[in-house]
Amino acid sequence: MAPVSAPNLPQPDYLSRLNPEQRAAVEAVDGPLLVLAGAGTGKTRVLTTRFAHILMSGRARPWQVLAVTFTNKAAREMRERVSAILGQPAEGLWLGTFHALCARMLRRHAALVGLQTNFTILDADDQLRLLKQVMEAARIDAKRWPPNGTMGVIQRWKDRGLTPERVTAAEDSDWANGAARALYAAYQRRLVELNAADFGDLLLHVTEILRTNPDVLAEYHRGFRYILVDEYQDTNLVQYLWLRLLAQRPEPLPRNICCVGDDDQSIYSWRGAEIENILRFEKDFPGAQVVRLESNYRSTKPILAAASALIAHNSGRLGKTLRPGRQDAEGERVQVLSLWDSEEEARAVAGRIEQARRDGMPLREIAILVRAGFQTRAFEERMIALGIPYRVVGGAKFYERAEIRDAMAYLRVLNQPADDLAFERIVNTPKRGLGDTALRAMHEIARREAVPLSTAAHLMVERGEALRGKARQALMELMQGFDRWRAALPTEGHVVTTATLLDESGYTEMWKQDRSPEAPGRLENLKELVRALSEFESLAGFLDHVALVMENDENAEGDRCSLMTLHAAKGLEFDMVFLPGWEEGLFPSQRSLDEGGEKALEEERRLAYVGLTRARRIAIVSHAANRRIYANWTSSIPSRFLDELPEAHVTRAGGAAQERSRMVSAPSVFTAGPLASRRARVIEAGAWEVQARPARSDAFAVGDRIFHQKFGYGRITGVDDDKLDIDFEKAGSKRVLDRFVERG
DNA sequence: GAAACTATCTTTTTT
DNA sequence: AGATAGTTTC
Repeated sequence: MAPVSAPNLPQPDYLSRLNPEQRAAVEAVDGPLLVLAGAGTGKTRVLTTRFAHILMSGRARPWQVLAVTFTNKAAREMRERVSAILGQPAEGLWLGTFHALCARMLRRHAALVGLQTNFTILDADDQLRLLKQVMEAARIDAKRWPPNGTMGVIQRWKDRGLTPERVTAAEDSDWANGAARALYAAYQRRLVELNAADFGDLLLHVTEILRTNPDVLAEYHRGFRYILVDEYQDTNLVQYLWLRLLAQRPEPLPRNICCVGDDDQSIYSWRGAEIENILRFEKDFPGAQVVRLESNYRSTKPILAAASALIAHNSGRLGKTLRPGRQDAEGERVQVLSLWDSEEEARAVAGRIEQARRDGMPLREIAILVRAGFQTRAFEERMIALGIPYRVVGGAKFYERAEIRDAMAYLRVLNQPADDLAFERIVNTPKRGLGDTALRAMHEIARREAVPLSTAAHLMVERGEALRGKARQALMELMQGFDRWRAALPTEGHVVTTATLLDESGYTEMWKQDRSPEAPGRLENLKELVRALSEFESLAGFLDHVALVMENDENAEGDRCSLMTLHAAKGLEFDMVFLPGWEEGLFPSQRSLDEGGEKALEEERRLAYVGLTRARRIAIVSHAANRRIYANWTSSIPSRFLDELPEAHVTRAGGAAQERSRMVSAPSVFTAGPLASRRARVIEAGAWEVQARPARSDAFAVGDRIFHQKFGYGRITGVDDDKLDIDFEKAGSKRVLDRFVERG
């Protein structure tokens, strides 16, 4: 957008570009402020402008502002935009994700929770492996109590700011027969022994430090004059506590906290986010101002009308109304397509994308947003067939690949010899003849001497204990290697040392010898890793970056259409958006509903709202009558959300293939009975049961041989009005509506 | 130490 | 169905 210069107005240029409500949010600098920002209302602009305004008006120096986001992407974007307004790179800012900021704080005060400054940040994989070990040691039956279930319990406690000591007996769930709390405590002890912290710990530890060390808290109170929080609706309890501790400065220091969020876009409750945090803001900060941003500059009127009508079905909202803010807000209605099955849905969507492409729309302006990952497959297949370039956002990550994780493990041991998890990973990679037996011996000594594995390994080599011959030789070489590489680090630098390490350890050689087709790619990835390493000042900095930022190499280049989940789409926008799979059971997701009831339904609805509001000009929603789930075909009824879209702004139609399919009168599916009677479920058959059924004289009878489009040939074993029980030759027994079968 | 077999689980995911 | 993780077997 071209900057508008306004020399006749006595205000900085950056303020004149805002509408009145945005400007109010930027200029209400003093005291607590809640900005309720609807989708597409310029939230990021407000946040960044406010940040810049605080600095430009001389209210604070860059390091006196704390700015928190949820994702690295949001943090990067904010940094860039603040720099752009300031006209210079923004340096020395406390700007980052909750986790990155907490990691930075924790490095300063690590000793207060028993860690050293160079503690390792564990990823999800390491966390689980560690917990498995802990559970094994405690003799918990992993069959009955799967480790990731225990992980869930622990994480939920961490999300709520509960250290093991703070978990009350009453809180101890019946998980693992009441052993969860003890497992949690043991797990935390192991983490400290390993000089490691998991993601949850970053917030938990820092919050605990701030709670129990008034001097540390006071230091931050003096330091942070302004606090800015993005996506406040997604904060969990510990994040909330952390913010509140930092924001509630003692009198007479002002409490300048500004939280920006949208209660209608809260979609992460399943990972601990508490929408109550935003609903409660005014109570937490008495005298808080509330500004609503309601002018939407993104979408057309019909899209906004559809999204608004949908979200209006939720209760307990703070209340906002999206107003079209664009001059050209007129536009096409939201389309709803009814299709026979998921394959036809893919054909219809891909066909429309092809058409749009012919009409000149860039593919990068088109997105398919699905509820669940497995849905992408049908679309991918179709787009490959048609030769439409696409990309799946949120797929496999660079740093999750085996070779990268191995190399990272080497670097972790180099950086932090106490990192047993990393040591275990690489001690026999490449194969050195140090298998289970050797590892068990090392564990034995480590336990006896109360030292890390790598120290135990050193001892074994020196004493010649437990290991003999080849194994001892191999271990000695490895340990000498680490000594050498560690010594080289200060003189050679981390990049050269890493390259040396990968060669001398035999790791690169291992892949060179590997004859599998992936091997060359893996070697490439290792080169890429070394290259990435050169962008960092130190090894420690790089390791933190990888743990916290986990940048995945999305091949963003090229004009491709995007395929992603609704969750991944939050914050993005496209000209044309497809929203397939709006069926009961899938969206809203049955599993969510089972777990969370009415609240979960509202979250699903918010997800639908997020989906619709991603679209600038064209939104196409669809549902299929049949979908393959796992192995077999399941029929499903249209999502209740489809009924919640306002008729005046929606066009409902069958797909291109409707005529040749059995969907004779597709619109009738929308006249289904009252909502209340509609159970949330995937039913075996019956999407069309509301359709007026012509009386059939040629009634089916038990024993008849029939043919079904999806299930093939079968024989009738029972008749119940219009429902037939059929024993299919291939698909097994099913109950099907008679109008879906023909005599075979 | 690797191949072969079998049991299990299939929403959303950032850090 | 298909992937994957854990087990068994050679």
